[in-house]
Amino acid sequence: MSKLSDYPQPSVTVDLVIFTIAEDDLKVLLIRRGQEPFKGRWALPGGFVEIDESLERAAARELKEEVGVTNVYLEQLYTFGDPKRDPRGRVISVSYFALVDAERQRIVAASDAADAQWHSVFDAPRLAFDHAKILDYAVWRLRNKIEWTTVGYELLPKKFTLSELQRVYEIILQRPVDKRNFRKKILAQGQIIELNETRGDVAHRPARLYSFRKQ
Amino acid sequence: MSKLSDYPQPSVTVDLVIFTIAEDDLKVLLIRRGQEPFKGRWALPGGFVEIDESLERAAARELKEEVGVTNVYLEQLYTFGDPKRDPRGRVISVSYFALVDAERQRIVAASDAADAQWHSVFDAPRLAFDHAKILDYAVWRLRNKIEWTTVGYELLPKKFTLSELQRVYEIILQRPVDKRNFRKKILAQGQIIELNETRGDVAHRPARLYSFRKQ
DNA sequence: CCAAAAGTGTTTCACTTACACCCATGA
DNA sequence: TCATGGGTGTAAGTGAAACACTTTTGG
Repeated sequence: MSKLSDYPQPSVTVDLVIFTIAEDDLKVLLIRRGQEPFKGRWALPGGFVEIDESLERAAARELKEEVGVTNVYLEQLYTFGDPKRDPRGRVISVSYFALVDAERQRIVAASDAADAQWHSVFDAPRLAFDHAKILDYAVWRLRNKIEWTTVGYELLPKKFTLSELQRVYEIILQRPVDKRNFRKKILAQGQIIELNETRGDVAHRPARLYSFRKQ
Repeated sequence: MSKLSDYPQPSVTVDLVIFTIAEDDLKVLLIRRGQEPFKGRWALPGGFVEIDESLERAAARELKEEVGVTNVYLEQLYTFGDPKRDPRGRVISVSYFALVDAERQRIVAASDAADAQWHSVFDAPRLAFDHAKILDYAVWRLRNKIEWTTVGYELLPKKFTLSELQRVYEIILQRPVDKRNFRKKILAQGQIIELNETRGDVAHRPARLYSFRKQ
């Protein structure tokens, strides 16, 4: 191995797949590109990694800059490095996915420039670069993840009903889920606690609220 | 987004966790570093990504250069990008893991410079950089992987006995595996075919050979 | 008393685990 | 005939899936 500078250095970006649940649908935040290449095309938010920040930190910074939220679920997905993926030159993209809950999502909506918008994941526009591939992969990972872990809670406000949680699963998996089996499975995980509150004033039996047990 | 060159650019390397089974143990290929930093310390093989090659291709090239094998199982693991992980400067490492079967491994042994050696994964020396973390992660992934998929075959020669395959599982998982249940599970996967050959001339009933059904 | 969603148990089926003996061969 | 690893089946237990009715509330 020689000096670092002997080697031509690619640019490194992080690209974010930011998911939320809204309007009974799984949404991803997209940015309309203002310049070439792919001017006018929708793209995943992202940006260059600063020379002195970690990848995770770069992802968190982008999240804050572009969306205005902090402290959300963030996980590295995969690194895409095809030499031709960016026509401007060699750009390696480390992709992350983030889950933004319904509460924080309102902040995002407020900060929405005309060029940033939530789009249905299942009816997304054509994307710039190889971002369609990244999005597909993120959806695949999210689906696996909610089956084996408890990340689903990250998409809901602090207090939620089991029906709301079930709906999140149905939206992500795009298939109906059995109510009784779902409740059994979720409760058996021991990750959520029953609150002494209900979501009241509805024209039917009010639903009990639950909360995620942190850590 | 501005011009690419406006941004200070990190170096990007690929680091390889190359596994094989030998001497009834899971081994990883390590290189003894000839220069600072970490001179004399063992490290994962790796190198810089060329400006016009994909990450996967860079990994395959390293594999060929350092180990002399091609066409082996190769999978991207994770990208490590802590700003301080390399004292020389900002180096982002895209890690891959590779599985080298017993046949090809002999080629490796032949090409072994004094500075490249197979080490037991479970009794590895202190590693340079953050390579211990990378190795741990690779072992974790390999363990998960063999439980859900059929990558185990990648560590064996084309023809193998079920006992040999079982031993691979036991070595990787570091726990005994029930013979009858193992055989049931493997055969049920429908991925291997029974050959009309046995491993003969042993002082006991000869074992039937099997072969992996490609694709 | 009606409409609407909340809440609740049991049976079936598939899959995993535990477990012990006979078989084929070379020496 | 002995030593050695190869090869085989069954029963019990665990977890997933299917499935329908009663409860609570507001209007």
